[in-house]
Amino acid sequence: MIGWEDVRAEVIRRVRDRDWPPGATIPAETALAAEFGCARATVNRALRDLAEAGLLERRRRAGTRVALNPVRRATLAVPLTRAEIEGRGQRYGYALISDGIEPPPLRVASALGLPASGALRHVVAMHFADGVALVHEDRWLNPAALEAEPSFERISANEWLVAHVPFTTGEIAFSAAAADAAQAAALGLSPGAPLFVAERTTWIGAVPITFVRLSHAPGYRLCTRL
Amino acid sequence: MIGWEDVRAEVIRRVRDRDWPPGATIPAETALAAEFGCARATVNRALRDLAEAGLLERRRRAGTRVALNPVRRATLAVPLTRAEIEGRGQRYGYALISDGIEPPPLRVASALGLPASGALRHVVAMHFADGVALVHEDRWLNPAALEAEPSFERISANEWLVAHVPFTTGEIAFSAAAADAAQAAALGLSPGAPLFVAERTTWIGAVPITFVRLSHAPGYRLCTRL
DNA sequence: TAGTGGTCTAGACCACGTA
DNA sequence: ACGTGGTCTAGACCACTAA
Repeated sequence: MIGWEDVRAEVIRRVRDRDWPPGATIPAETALAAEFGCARATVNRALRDLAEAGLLERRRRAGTRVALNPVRRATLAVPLTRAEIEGRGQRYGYALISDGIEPPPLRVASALGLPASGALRHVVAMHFADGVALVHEDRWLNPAALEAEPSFERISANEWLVAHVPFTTGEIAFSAAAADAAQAAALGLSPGAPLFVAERTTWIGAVPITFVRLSHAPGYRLCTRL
Repeated sequence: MIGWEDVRAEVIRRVRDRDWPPGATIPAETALAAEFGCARATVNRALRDLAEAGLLERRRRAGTRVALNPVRRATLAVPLTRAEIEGRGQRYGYALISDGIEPPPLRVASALGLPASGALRHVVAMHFADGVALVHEDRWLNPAALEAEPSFERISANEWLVAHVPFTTGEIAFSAAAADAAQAAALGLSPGAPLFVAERTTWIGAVPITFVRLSHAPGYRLCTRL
């Protein structure tokens, strides 16, 4: 029995071995189904998977072509900081630094699509791995979008959110930034140390929930396969 | 006609509105198909998509459950530096800094799974956007795996590779690092400036092809939706 | 307008892992 | 053992778009 993964493997082989060079149009699904002796749906499953991965480009009527510049799509798992640390077999620690209502900076307000005149809950906290400061968290929450007003003394906002607010949409941006004085002190680094920064904006539908900036101490790596 | 995207939207709604709270087992595909009045394959398509996105967890016999900690999977497009710059409407520039055969450092050799005693081609180059230095590229190539010995004077190794070596597997790691003296000079920064670093290892099957370290000047952001 | 991919259907068999 | 998801089939209709 020919499975869709067999078809996918054979297509990958033909692309790798240049039977089908970059830019070339490959046979239609019906032709491949006849050649492989399987149903068209099986071929469709394989080609769709490869198109999602970026190896192929598909358009109705125009057919399927081998991608010219393979903009590979990597699937990136974005875990909870806690799960990430415990997944490495380390002891997770958490400490709240500050928590209060403040008017957000302009860039936070615009990221959330909220007026800068309003007031948001501003939470600053730290995450530790085996007692070592690893992540500095700077979060803004939209109180109007939350059912409750939880304390983040012992539980991180991240964990409360995933347990109480199943979010549906969001954006993440990764960058590098120099540690400011407060971050350097909290992370036990010199000011200016390079931090790996993840900025995440979260909505439920069109309602903005939270904007968080996670600054990771040097040595942090975000890995993925493609 | 009920489509699989309709089913997916409805499942998302039920999870968001807590009709199906986190950890709960949802009805089997056959039950949902009957409820929605569509074929099981249509439900399967929707639930499989949501499982790939991380919202659901599926296991044979055990059924489908709403993920407890939604480790969302973001699809990350990893483009060519050139395509990325030109995609922003900027003028792309490229300059070769050095090119030669050298024994690789231990970490490069181990990343590629090659003996550190061998010699690899070491290429250092810069990428510019509108004349401004944006990316510092430090690349090691396995000459034994390449058909030709191309010049990288005018064409970047990245472009030559995507045109001549359709790769199938790879790994990417993102991190932050301080600019060393050479990088700072090449990028027009002060030593110690925070750089966004992407390290990519590429194989064809089990044959290591290249290891590249792309160091991005401050201001660079890698964005994605989830 | 004709050919391609996108999708749905109704049925079937199987692998898997829980009970 | 048995129920669940994983997959394949053969056929059909439709949406899109290039010729």
